[in-house]
Amino acid sequence: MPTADRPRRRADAERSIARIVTAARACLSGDPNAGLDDIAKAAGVGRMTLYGHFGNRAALVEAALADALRAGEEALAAVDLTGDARQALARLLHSSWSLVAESAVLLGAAREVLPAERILELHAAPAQRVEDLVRRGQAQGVFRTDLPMTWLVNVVHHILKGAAEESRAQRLEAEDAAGIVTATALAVLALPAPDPLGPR
Amino acid sequence: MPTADRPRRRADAERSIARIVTAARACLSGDPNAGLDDIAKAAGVGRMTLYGHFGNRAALVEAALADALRAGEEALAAVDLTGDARQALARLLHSSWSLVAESAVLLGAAREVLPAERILELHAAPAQRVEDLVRRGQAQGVFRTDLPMTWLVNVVHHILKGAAEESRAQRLEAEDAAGIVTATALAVLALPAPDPLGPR
DNA sequence: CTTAACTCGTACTCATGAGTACGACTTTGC
DNA sequence: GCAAAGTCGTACTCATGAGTACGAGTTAAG
Repeated sequence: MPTADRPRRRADAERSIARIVTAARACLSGDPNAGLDDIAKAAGVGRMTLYGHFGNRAALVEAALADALRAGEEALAAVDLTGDARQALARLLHSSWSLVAESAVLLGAAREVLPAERILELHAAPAQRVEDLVRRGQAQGVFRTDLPMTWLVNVVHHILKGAAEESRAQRLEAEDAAGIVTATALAVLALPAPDPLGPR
Repeated sequence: MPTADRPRRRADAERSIARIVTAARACLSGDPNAGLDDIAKAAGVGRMTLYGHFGNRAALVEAALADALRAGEEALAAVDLTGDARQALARLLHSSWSLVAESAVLLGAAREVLPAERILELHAAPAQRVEDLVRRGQAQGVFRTDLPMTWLVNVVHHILKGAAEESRAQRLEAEDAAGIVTATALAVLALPAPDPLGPR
């Protein structure tokens, strides 16, 4: 599973594959229904070359998603997640929100073509990182514990996705987005006010 | 714009239209790509009847969305939005979250077929209601004012959509959802802690 | 330099879903 | 009860996008 032990690939093939995957990420992040045709064109490669490497749409979409997630992992790994969990989360969001946002549409494309469990698998690593962070925040007493962990992790993702949509619709300035997303996510994770409406 | 002054419609036509719109809402809420064929079948009506009333896919999708929003308006109108804005929001979400959640997929279908502004128009009434509520909460000093109003309103919508997705993926029990959604939305709108990390 | 790997155009097949044409049958409204 | 309005099946056309077949030309690797 680490790297290739395949029957060997020539250098130009490797190059083509890289260009195709990159193009696929770009195209599918703009339109989840982009055709293989468009992707090949964007990659500057013949349609047949594409089929030579991927065989069908699902395989290509999976490769594109995997690539996006690999990039995500890289970004995550570069962030300092130690110290105060709130500050760590802020750093994490600032450095990765745009990537997640851009990939949201691609993810949508993947959902139509890949089994749900496969997508879960691919997300496992980054999701784990976020979960660990949330758990640390809870242990530090700065994140809430009254909602399910799964929700806590995923709602952050949904907020990012939402921000991406707002940004695409011009209802959010790209510059402001990172700050707003961070503020929102922190608000969700923060300890709830002891009793928001006074004792009942 | 109120009701019909049209060349007159027969009772059975009215009935057909109602069945079609209902079926369209149901089908498109399950699969945004549902075919007109499926919808006609679900409505228990011939495909030609459907075309007789709608002409094209876009018209039908628009009618379905409009119907869903009409239902939403009804639900909203039935909720008491006076008093403490937080409690009012809680009431609002409890009574309408499932409707919004179910319609999220339908909304997605509409986005592919209708101009963005048309969708905005259709949403105007319910969106205004929510905005008014948020504004009232701000005036009462219980909702934050440091983020753009548009975001505040829309992020609630995104949270509902996210919850719907989680629920569909079996990661959220349907019974728990209302409470979780409410808690999350309130957390987003609440006044942020004076300075979450102590004075800088 | 030679061969296996790779590229890629052209020209298909195939399935799907939108929308149209036509015409016979049925229901409603007055 | 009769004309207009509505229903609806069958049989199209048309566009699109996935995937296949074939074969000639190009390039990297030993």
